[in-house]
Amino acid sequence: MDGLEQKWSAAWERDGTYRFDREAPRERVFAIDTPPPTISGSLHVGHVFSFTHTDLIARYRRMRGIDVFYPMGWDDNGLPTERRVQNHFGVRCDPSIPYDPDFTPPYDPDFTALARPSAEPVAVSRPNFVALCLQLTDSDEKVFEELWRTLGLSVDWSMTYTTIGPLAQRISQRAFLGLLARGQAYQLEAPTLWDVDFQTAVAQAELEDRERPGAMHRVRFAPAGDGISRPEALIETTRPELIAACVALVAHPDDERQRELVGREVLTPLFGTRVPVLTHPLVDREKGTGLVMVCTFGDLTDVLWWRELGLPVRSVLGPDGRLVDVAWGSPGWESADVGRARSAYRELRGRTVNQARRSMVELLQQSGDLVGEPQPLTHAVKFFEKGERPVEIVTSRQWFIRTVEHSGALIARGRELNWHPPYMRARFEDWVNGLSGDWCISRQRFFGVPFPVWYPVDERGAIRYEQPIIAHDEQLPVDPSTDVPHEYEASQRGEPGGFVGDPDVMDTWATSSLTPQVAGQAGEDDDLFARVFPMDLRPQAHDIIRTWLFTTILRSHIEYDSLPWRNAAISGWVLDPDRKKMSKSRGNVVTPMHLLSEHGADAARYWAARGRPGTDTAFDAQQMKVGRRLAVKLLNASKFALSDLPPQGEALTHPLDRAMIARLAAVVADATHSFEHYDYTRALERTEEYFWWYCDYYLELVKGRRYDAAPQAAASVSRALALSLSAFQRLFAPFLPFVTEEVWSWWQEGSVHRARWPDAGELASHAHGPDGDLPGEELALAVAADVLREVRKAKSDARRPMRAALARVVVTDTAKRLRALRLVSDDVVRAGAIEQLELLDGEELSVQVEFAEDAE
RNA sequence: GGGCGCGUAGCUCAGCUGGUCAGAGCACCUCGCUUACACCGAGGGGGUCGCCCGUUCGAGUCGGGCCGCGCCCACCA
Repeated sequence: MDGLEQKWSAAWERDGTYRFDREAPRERVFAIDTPPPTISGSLHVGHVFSFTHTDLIARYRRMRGIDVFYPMGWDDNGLPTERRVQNHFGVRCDPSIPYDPDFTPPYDPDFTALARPSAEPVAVSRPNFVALCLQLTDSDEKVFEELWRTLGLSVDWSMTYTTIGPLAQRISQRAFLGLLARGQAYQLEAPTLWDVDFQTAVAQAELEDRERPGAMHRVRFAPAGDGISRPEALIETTRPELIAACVALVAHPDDERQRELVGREVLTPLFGTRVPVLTHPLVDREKGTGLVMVCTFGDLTDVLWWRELGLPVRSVLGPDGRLVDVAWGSPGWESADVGRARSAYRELRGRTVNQARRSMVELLQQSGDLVGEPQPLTHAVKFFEKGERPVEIVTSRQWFIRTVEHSGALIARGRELNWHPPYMRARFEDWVNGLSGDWCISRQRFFGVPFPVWYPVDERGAIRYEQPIIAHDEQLPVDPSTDVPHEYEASQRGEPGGFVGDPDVMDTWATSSLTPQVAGQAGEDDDLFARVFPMDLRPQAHDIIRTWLFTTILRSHIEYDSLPWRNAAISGWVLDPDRKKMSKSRGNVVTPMHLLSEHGADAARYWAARGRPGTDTAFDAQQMKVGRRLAVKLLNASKFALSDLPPQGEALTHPLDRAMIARLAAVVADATHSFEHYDYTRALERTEEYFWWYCDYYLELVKGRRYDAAPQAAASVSRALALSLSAFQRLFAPFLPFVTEEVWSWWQEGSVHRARWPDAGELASHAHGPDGDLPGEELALAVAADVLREVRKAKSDARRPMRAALARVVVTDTAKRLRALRLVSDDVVRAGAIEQLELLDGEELSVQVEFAEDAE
């Protein structure tokens, strides 16, 4: 077993075994939209798991005579790479710094961060930073490729793409410009989800909830004006630091308790800002006091109320997550007591959200506006999935792709798609139904695909965002921070009457949503694209249905009015043996290379293949040992069957051989049907189950005949062994590509992975000999196996070796089963070392044995 | 709060349209170095199929209701 990975992966590369035929017509192509792994993430045993699943399907289709389009992509774009580069090289990007062609990073890459762990990061220009990103991703990609080759993925390595490469950038930018021309992309100054540490906009799809401790504060709002008798308003909030940003209070329209307040105005505590009390049906009467403070902006509901109730913006939070300076008394910041507002706000200004919250609680306690003590609670807070602090909502200019208006159509697309397993569609529909806004695709980051636009700078130096200067197609890909639009000179950058480049880059999903176009080279090689698109299969894990799967469908729907692929095969996750999700922070990650070298690629693939589509699977080294045993068994069984083979006959003359082949035909039919429905696990189970049975019973039953019997009977065994071995080797080929290729090479021409998938009908025709009585013969095989088992049991009970000879064996069974047994009794006698076999009519099977009094 | 999935031997799981379905592998125990295989082979013990109703001649298998676990989503003030 050892060394097969190196031997055969080199051979496959040399022979182009998995090369895609670019001349293949569309109907003979099976195109796979491979997930480009995030190569800055750590290699994970989950990669082995899900990529094996895809490879199983690819190998099956290829053996069905289909040309499989199976490229590999690397997702090197985006924040994970930036973060890794920062840590790895000890740098941070500062776009205001000019490019330094002689720059060398403070850390020697070969020594990683260990060289100077505590050093301050060095600021570098954007081009230098991007160069470091490219340097690092290049080495990361080599590590991944090495793993994939060792694992035996049957990808065509001549078609590799990256999500940051020129091809992806060109396609991504061209697609963006297409959306812009059709009004499907737009920019807007609007409240945006914002990560204060990365200082970038993030998308709804990149959010996750985390449970965090907090506190509920009951706060009094005084009535505005002089009406002493008017009621005061009580609200409850977890975010008192945003009271300065309060623009309204809202109650449910039917809430009797608030009836007196609604329509009046109240004053914010400390700041004395007049805010109206309004109604909105979304308010939950049961929650808190039934009265909610609306701030610009505390959460997404605030945004909704702000929009629907036509409220003003009063923003206190800066992009760095600190409270900005506010000119109390100026328009929009009117106060009943400007001096008091100023002195209160002085305690908050420049503070982080958490600091400001603590200060605010003290201030409210001093002023008496806090009712009772803050009540500690644990609540879910939204985080950017890669972030450290809760997301905030700040107003900024961002690019969006229209999403919400396509919701209905996207649901319909989801129903058009074949989901494997089918219930995964529910997650997609949940997500589409829950969309709360269009997709924000701009990020205030550096390592990504830039927006291919510039903006004119008018004579007064103002940037005219509403009149973007569009890059010409032949310029793509462009980097507007260094490239110059056609109508301008480089010297005009940033000058009045000149231009500026759009400073942002696209969300990584804005490019990843185009993987079918990138892999198929849309707009670059239209002949290729027409042969592969729409693709056949999108394999991916269930956690990125809302991102990758959703956005890919959206882009394809808008651009081509079609699905990007016909099938989506959803993999589960790998859990650790305690059923916890594996993660670096838990320290429960198993590194895949170690796994492959310890157990072998076939064994690891076996374990992966036992994970059904969509099902989370616990990591289980024991299963890999089982897989290795299966591989070894196939090796040994093949060795037995193929060594010193008597001459093959043309036909299967022996009933036992025919029956075995008939069963095999049924297994082939089952495995084929399962694979057609993406149920590779079932295909493996059925094949494996029958293969062990075949080794334990059939091979034992025919062993004697193969060595000793008359030429014609032996010729039938030879023929049966050749047929069955060939079929087993091909059935196992998708799962155990290395060992099957090895055993195939012993006696066949070419690669097993280019061999034709076994045909159930053809096998069955071998089983129907001229005088074949199929039902009777299949029963014969079953009864023979039963008798053999009973004989073994008797020997085991008597603590005798299996080779111990039996002087006399009496088999009692029904007449029908005995009739069947007679057809094959010669093999049973040899396999059991039986000297005299007697058959006795009875009700059910029972076997009596007498041991021969031999030399023992 | 809504949705989805899962609860079958100590462990990991098969059981497709209801009637040899009570199974497999691992683990455990016993035996056996038999000319494919000791990286092995043969045999064995072990479960009221989460709980309660119902449909049916008959239910792990269908319907309803609970309980537990996991995941996804949510307008979490």
